[in-house]
Amino acid sequence: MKHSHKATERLGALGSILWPVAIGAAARLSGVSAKMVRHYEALGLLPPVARTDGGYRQYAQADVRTLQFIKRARELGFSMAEIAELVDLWNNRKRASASVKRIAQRHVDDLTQRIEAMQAMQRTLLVLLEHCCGDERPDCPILEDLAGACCQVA
Amino acid sequence: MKHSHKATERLGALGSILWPVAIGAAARLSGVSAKMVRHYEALGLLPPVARTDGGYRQYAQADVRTLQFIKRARELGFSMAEIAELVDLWNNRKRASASVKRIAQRHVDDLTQRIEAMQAMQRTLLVLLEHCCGDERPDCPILEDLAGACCQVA
DNA sequence: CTTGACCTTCCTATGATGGAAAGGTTCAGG
DNA sequence: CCTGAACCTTTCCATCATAGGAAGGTCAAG
Repeated sequence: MKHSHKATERLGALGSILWPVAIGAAARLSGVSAKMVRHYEALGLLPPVARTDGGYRQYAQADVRTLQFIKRARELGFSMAEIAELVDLWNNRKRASASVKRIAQRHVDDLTQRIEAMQAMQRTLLVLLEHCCGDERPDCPILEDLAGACCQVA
Repeated sequence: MKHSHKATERLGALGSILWPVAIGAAARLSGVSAKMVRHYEALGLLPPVARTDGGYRQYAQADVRTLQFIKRARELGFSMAEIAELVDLWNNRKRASASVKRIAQRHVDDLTQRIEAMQAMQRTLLVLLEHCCGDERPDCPILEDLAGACCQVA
């Protein structure tokens, strides 16, 4: 029954935990690796946390919530720079939701561009795949396209 | 009229050029930066080219064609590792087109996965954007989502 | 006090690309 | 033949988010 709190960690319910916790527990609770927790701190995304006499980092509940925030933002594809802005806005009660919306809109536009670029690649590749019989003969329209889509010179 | 050959470089017609050429010309002819030409050589994608007494690289027409091949493959999103395989197959007359097709199919599958992941992010973000009024008030469903999609504890 | 789990910092790598520094080569014009 | 500009060489560093390892220190249960 020892370590029973570890069993309930990660359940999303941050109650019934002895705060503060060390980096490993904070990592488990947030779903972020300990490695990245330190990295986020170095980036200034997370305020420098308290330390024990031995130098161990000590995370309070608010820190773990910030980590969860960062994790969710990463899952939505925001860059670290964007997340830094979002965390600042999140911590700023005087924020304008327009600021948040602008960041999100920029990110969506970025995603749109990247998706379109990849879809263009995919369309081309699918056409080439259709025309490649894929047997043991060497002739291959895929290689022919790569070797010079336009003007095959000598 | 000097350097008149430079004017016709990049026209795709590789005739009427004095071979071999230096790395700058090879770069212009292939659309690959000189930087990356050296990098591709270091990766073994390009066979080590001839050198002048002074150490300058000398590119033959076939080398430039390989560079164009690599460039086109990059435009279609293939990784350097995949391109290495493709170049090998291209240079191998005993290849089976099935090998080429397999690589291309794997790449398409990879693209599909990545596109779907990005579209999932986009769908979520678009819903959040819809619900954010984007004015000067601080309340923002985007931040609320990031702060804990499921169970907002205390 | 020992042991094992945990933590610390620092260094390295990924993949494709760009940038800069410090120095050597080539070649056309004088 | 010499000079200067354009070009080339290698080497190191940076990007972005993430992961791995090494060497060593700390914590807590037994």
